Amino acid sequence: MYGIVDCDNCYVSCERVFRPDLEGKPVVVLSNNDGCVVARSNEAKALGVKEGMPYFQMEQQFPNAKIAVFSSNYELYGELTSRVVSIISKEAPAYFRYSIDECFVYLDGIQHGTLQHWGEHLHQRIWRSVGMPVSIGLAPNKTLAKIAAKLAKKFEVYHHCCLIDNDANRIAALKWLPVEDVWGIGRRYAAKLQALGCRTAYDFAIHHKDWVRMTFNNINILRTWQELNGEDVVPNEMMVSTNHQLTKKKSICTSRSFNGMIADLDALNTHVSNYASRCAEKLRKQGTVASVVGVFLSTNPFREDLPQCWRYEEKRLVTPSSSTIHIVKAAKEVLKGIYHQGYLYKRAGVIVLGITPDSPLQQDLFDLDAEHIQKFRQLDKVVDRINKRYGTETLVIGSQQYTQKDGKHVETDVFANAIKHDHKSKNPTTRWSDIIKLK
DNA sequence: TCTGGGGTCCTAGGACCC
DNA sequence: TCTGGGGTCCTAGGACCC
Repeated sequence: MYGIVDCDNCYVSCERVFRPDLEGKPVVVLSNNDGCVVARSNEAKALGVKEGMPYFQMEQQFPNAKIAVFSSNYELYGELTSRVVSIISKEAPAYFRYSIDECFVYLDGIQHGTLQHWGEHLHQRIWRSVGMPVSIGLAPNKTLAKIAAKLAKKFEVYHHCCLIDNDANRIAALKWLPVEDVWGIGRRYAAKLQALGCRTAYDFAIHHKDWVRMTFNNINILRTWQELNGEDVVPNEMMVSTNHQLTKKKSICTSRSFNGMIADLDALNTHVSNYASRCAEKLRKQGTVASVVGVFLSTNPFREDLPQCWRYEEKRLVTPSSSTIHIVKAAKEVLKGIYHQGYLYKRAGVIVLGITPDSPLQQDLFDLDAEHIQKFRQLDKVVDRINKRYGTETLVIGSQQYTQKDGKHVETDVFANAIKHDHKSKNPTTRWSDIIKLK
């Protein structure tokens, strides 16, 4: 049996941990730049606030509703959800952290008859010690477990934990679930299935296997179909008792929308330098180097009155690297190539690819920079230590600094300076954990 | 005025190898 | 008239997830 533990309205619940007065009231959390609604309390959902709705539209549409609004505070959400995972790790034989707010568990070794009790107990323990409400789904495979969790979230009779362990309740669940809500069926497949007459998960599940093969010619949706019918075939991640931090990323992207629009190459350079620097940090943090640095640049697609463009190019590094100086230099070169005057840009990003472990580093015979590699590694090590000790962006390279027209430097808090976060909550846990780390 | 930011995997087709 | 039979690797595009 598998389980999925899913935090209810995760970001909203995190904010409520420190604002218990908001219990029972409509609350939303916004994306970066206070752009879109990314999390809603049940009360906000009941009011009709839609997922992904732009914040300004929400204000227009609900001028009189008293909705509590928070800018996103990812340090806080990371800290609280890690505490949830830490409890799960003590209660489950094995687990896999699937996303910031979801964790799969393996229930080998837990008596079948006690599964419901196990789930309800876990919910209680997480609620009491972290203050995070979770919903738990238990089933013979991960697809059905996800469905069970939806039921647990929706109907109070389950006491936050729903168990699908026989054909009767499996079929009842499938008949209840719209096909577009099945894990693994996205917008495209849902549209196709609906056009073919499948309204619920059940309508899809009762088709013949060969029909699924012929219609989609895709292994993933076939596996989804098999799991709806009770098989356990979706591959498991390295689920042992390990944290997903240990599985290294194969691509890393840092991108932001700007607060306003940018025409000028110098200003774009500063932003791209910061994203590149962040990518290099992420590479070092997981002990890897990258061999390709990509940059993309785009205008604001919502401004149909303005000329539009979307550009992406990448550059291969002669020697794979995680050095801030190397990655930033490469990113700036790519940017220079894709930048065209005459557009108002809204968003940029840096992607690093071709990621490999940093230990047996392949050096190129003709790379003139090769001799600097050891020096740069030492430098990055020191910079990382200082930034960890005194806060991110304590030490940055010159091109990361935002400058004013007269050439004077402005604040070095580069990300905060560039992004609108008008409703950000204080960060009680981060300070506290910093103190612990320093000790 | 204002519209997020990350990731993964699969498939088809082309280049190239013997 | 008729033109083999395997492979691998890379890339672009499309699908999905949170």
